[in-house]
Amino acid sequence: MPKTDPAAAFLDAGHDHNHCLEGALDRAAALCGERGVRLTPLRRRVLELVWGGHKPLGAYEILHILKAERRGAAPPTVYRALEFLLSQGLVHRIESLNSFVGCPDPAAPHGGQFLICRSCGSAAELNDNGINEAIKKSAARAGFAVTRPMIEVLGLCPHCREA
Amino acid sequence: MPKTDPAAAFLDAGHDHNHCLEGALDRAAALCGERGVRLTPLRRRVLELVWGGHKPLGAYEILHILKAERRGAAPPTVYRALEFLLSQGLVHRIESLNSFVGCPDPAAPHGGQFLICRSCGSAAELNDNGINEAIKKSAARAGFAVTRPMIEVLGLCPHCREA
DNA sequence: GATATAATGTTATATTATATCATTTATAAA
DNA sequence: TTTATAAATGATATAATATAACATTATATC
Repeated sequence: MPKTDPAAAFLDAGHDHNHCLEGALDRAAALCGERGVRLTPLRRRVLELVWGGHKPLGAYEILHILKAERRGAAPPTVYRALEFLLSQGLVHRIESLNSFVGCPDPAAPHGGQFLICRSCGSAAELNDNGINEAIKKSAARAGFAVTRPMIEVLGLCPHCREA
Repeated sequence: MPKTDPAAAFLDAGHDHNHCLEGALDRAAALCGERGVRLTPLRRRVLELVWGGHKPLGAYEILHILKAERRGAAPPTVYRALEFLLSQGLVHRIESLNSFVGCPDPAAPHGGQFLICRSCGSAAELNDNGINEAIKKSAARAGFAVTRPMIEVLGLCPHCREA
């Protein structure tokens, strides 16, 4: 029985990604509806591409795909769509990779916590309150008021450890 | 009595930065000596510039300064020096800012933990074991083997909170 | 339908980073 | 103390990532 829960850390290679993707797109549409913002076809398409896998995608990788399907796609085409998706919490930016990945839980705003596999490049989002608490505590000790914590952990995912 | 300990989180505006800087340079020289690697004048100068403040510096900011003092300084001049300094743990790269900051504790290899002030731009390095443990624990639960954890926390430093 | 606003198209350029090959400087061997 | 070797730097070009600015088109509101 394959895992299909997008919140699970690292998914089986054979997980039902179509389900995963459709779920993400449906949630995005619903959320944008509630919020009165427009998930236009372009934005939806970029979101779809970012959700194409669980591997973060660079802006120019997205652009390369878009160019094949839209006449005159250019960097701003992609960056503007990404800006919207980021502002709605639908995607996260992975700073250490200059790339973007879909957020499995866009309804609740949160800083990113990622486990990034240095072998296969896949990234899994965590939402571990223990980490957030440890950070807040340490920051408070320094008199620092946290706005947005960012955690990007490089390592080996379960699949690549075995291999 | 101003703080002069470079390991302290956010230093007083009036802390003795010359002392701070000289300490860092001395430690760097000693460490490179022990390790049999060469802290050349160029590398030392770049380290000095990065330690010029507690505010992360971009590669092209460094280059701008170098150009005024070395004929023909170019991007590789800076990036190669930074690469060396990074490899020796003498500086860290702040991914979310594309910039570089001196490491107060270069002897012990460690991933970076930074508190970054969104008002004044200063960055303070932490080395909080609680955070590392929380990350390792959460990663282990996902079957993920940590290579290098990276934490960059955006917020307000004590001085900017007051103001 | 007219108007205002938001989104996208288009072109240009800024910013960050690396590749490549030539030259110089430092280390080590003879 | 040359000579060979390796390491570091100089120099030029270009790749990769990101934004600015203005024109046009689509959508929402009146």
